[in-house]
Amino acid sequence: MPSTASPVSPPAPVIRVLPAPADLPEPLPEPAVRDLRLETVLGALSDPLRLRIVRKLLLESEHFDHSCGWFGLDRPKSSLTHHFKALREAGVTRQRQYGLERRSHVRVADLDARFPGLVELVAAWEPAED
Amino acid sequence: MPSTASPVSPPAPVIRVLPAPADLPEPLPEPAVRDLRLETVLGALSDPLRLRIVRKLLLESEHFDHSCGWFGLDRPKSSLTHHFKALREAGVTRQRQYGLERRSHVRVADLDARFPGLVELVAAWEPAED
DNA sequence: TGCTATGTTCGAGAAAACTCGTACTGCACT
DNA sequence: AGTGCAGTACGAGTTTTCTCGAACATAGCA
Repeated sequence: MPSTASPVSPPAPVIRVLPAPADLPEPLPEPAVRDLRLETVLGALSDPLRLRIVRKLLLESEHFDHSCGWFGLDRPKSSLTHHFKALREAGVTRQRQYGLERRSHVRVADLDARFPGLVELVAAWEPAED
Repeated sequence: MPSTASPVSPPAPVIRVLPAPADLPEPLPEPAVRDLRLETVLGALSDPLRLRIVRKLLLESEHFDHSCGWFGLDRPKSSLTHHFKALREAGVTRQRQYGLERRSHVRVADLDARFPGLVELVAAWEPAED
């Protein structure tokens, strides 16, 4: 980071702009909680790759959003965009733009409110082996 | 219950073949409990019509199987066959042949064993109004 | 300025699902 | 035998979804 312009000593009391809860980027368009539809959510979760994404978010990230690359999915970028968009538009995940990265997390509270037990189901899922 | 063996009047001790738990018709082919896959089950449930079928079975029939006609679905017969088959092949319902009728019920115990909470989710579903 | 990294949009081909008409099976009843 | 009923099987048309290449956009950085 460039200095604020302090020629001499410890400069101005620079406010450290961490990604604090207050000034997160706006979430991308998503359905409101009351518009969540069970059939749509189940449809979004009926794909193994998307199930894997959501489960990984649930199990391996409590507090952070994660960009596409974090998942280590071996698919072309446009495929990933497709699936992340499907999850977001169904209301399963929320996405925010951090600079270039678009990070996702699961809307756990919203899903719990509307479909109690669903999140646990996904977290407990075990992918087909082979 | 009929008498055990009355010597004189009532002729042969005819065994009343009611659809008792013991001699139900064999279920149609279906996946075993251990082969139930969450992604498949969710896929089967991601259709509003099928969700309606399963929910109605859960809410309005505790103890009986129901034939296709019972649901009062306004669709051609071949469409219904398609959806009932989808549910059965995903492992959501069990179907038995009673003479001409093919009756369905939800595999509640099996689903509970593999995907606890899922059945409640479907029972609580409310179809989109319009 | 140009390179790299992250991710989007568009579009097309392939695969799967849905819808439903038509023809068929099998039982029951007169 | 003939009719009606419950439901299946097949096949075609339509729609949706999946998959992924190609081209584009933008931020950071040398």
